Amino acid sequence: MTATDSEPEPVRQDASRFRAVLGMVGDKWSLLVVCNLEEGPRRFSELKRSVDGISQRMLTATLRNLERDGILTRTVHNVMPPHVSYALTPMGSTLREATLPLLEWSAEHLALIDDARAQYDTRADTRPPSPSGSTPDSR
Amino acid sequence: MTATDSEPEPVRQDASRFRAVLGMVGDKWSLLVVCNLEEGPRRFSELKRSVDGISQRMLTATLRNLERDGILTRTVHNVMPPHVSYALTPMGSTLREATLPLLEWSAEHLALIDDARAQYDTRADTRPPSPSGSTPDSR
DNA sequence: CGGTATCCAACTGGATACTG
DNA sequence: CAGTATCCAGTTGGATACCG
Repeated sequence: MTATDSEPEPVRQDASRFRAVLGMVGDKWSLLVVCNLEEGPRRFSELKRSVDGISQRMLTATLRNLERDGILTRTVHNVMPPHVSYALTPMGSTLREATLPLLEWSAEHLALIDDARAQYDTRADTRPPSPSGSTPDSR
Repeated sequence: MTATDSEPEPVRQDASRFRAVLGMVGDKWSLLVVCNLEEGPRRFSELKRSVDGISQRMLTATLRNLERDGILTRTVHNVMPPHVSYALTPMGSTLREATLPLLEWSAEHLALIDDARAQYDTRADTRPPSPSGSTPDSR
């Protein structure tokens, strides 16, 4: 109790956790890789094939980050040709389980979101025209 | 059943859902805004103060996207001075609930992850030196 | 008060070529 | 096979100034 906590709300606490979790799995590929390791260890090229669309560069970077965070392990087998396998740690497994509710939510609401977007865009189309430049930046 | 599904695994299905959910809440601010609306409707400037660190530009953009996706509603009160309030929709509330397990996971494992990173970085420091360029890119 | 417009620095991620 | 190196396009997001 340092007497300076003017905001005892839990939202404050959430902020740093959201940063942490988004910094770890908020990127384009991490969760996909984690899911592909769920059934057991896999090799680099297996992952590259099954994640589909990922480049070597991104797969390597994603695996390194997840390894650094203790989500998975990297095992090098010194044979010819080279053989490297990746496997989830116990922590990695619990992470994946923690993402399941969000995944279920997504499955349930994807259609509703599409709907909401279509309605929003339709309403936006009926807005009064701008003086000169129409599309505002479009970024 | 187009007979061409060579991969009946559910991972395939997850991919598009992860994209969808990350496209919606995987950015820097969305989840923070959603959390701040949990206790009830709030005004633009209240949100700007309580999210702390967010710029007008990003708060506006974040709110627009969440509104478009049906996560929250925007209500304009035509008084002087202007008054706009934002509130979670039922869908927004369920979204927030779906993120709770991930938040709890984060709270439980933050220290472990820091630990894993420190160990990884220590091991990386003991690696044999590269021929010329040491830090690989570091962009 | 609640935005919009503009500019710009930093980061993400894809394509390609090369290495042990 | 499993990376690493380089280059480059596209996007994110902050600072600032201005508007209804």
